[in-house]
Amino acid sequence: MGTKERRQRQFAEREQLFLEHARELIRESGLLNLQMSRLAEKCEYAVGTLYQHFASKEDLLLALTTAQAQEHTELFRRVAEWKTLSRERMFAIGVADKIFVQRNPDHFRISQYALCEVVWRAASPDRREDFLAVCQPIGRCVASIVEDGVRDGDLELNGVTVQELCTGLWALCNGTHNLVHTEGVLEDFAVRDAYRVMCQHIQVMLNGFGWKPLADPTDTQAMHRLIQRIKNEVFHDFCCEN
Amino acid sequence: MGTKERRQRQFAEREQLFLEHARELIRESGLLNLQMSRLAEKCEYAVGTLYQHFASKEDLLLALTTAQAQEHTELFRRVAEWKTLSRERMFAIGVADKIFVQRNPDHFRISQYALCEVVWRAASPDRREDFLAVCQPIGRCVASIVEDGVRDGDLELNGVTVQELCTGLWALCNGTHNLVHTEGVLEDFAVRDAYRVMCQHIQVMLNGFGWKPLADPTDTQAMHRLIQRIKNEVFHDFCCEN
DNA sequence: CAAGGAAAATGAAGATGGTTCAAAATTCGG
DNA sequence: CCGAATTTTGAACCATCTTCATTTTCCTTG
Repeated sequence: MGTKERRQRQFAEREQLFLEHARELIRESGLLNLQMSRLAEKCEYAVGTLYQHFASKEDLLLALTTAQAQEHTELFRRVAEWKTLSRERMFAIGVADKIFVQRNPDHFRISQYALCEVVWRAASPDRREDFLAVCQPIGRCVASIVEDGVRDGDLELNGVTVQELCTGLWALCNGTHNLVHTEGVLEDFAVRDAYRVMCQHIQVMLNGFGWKPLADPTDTQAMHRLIQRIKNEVFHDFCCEN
Repeated sequence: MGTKERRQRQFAEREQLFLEHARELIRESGLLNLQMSRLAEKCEYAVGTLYQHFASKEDLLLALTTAQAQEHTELFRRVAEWKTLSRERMFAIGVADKIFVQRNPDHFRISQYALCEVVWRAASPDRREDFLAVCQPIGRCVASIVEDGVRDGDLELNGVTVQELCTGLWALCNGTHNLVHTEGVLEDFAVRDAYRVMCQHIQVMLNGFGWKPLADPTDTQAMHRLIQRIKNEVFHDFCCEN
């Protein structure tokens, strides 16, 4: 009875198709103008079929976000498996974030919207659960690096929990994305390359935590060399250029 | 010809009324369920009148955000005028943020939504400009503290610009708000009091920048004393309790 | 291979809620 | 007190999301 499996596979494929085209539509004409009927038409299906996959438009948006979070997770997993000093590994998490956002320029706009109360609440519970499940490994990757740092004697927690430490870096990265994607905010504030700055701030914060070996804050060359090294050793297939 | 002025004043008052009631409706039944017609009814005006103030629903939401950003600015201005060590003043910015968010629990949810591409673009250009204008002093307050730190010899920039340094702390605060207000994210991550953690992270970051006098990261008592002192000396009238 | 029925796809109709605008009401100067 | 100018009104309009009765497709069975 392979019929059922085939059906399921085709169904999953079609879901990918919808997501793919949705992303394309958003790229072309903005999140604002995404319309369910247009999307269905573009995919050559009826609206009703689209609604067999997604309980609502919001549900679709959260599904989009989840799909991209999956790729995000993949980058982090690589970092966690990288064999090097714990401090460098932690810094590489920031670089992974930077690379991810640059490769998926639309992702943050979509997820920013999809994770707002309004959209989040309107998505189906299943979809929300999915999203949280996909994000979980991210937290675990980062936490494991912190634990390694402590085990290797590079870092002392001083009463801070592993999760709390992670939250700081997470907030820093997340906040940077947020500022970057809020039109008019950083432009007016004369910050040129926000992601380079983010990397510097990660170094500052890791220094603040006393995570050894400390980085020399005046040596931007060293930071760029490290970023290059990370790109070569960990993400060689993700960023040929730059 | 005082007629014109009176009209304008009444118009402005009515706008406040609309904003007030909108906030109330959101508090009662969520951003998701805010309806223009309901809002008009609650205010005992016709929908058309509401639309004389706000070009669209999105415009209203951005106006709400702007109004609250004004109060936010006020808190920051106080901090900037506080006479004390530059490092303490900078830390107080974080405390101001914490107080503001706790006093305005809905603000972040609304602004998070209003500043998303979708809503931002749908608001009127005037409204967007207003928002940016209101936010500008925030940046200036923070920047002035950094400049004071440098002048007083408490801080060396080491090639980082003032704006870049500010961006780091801003991102940290903003990111924390974001994580706190994204349902299910921090809960699963076992972070209890995210804003206490945020304050710790600010200290870590300021230490990382080498901003003197350095804080002892193991001494949480000292941090709480400082927070209390800030509440007493700067925000006495804002937070009687806690 | 035809029949029957389960499963899936369809898209027109329905529902919702934002927005407009012609008409009614109000205000104000003369 | 009049009539023009301004403001308010809310029913009608319209854009989209969503549903669901009908049609089509697909598969099993006799």
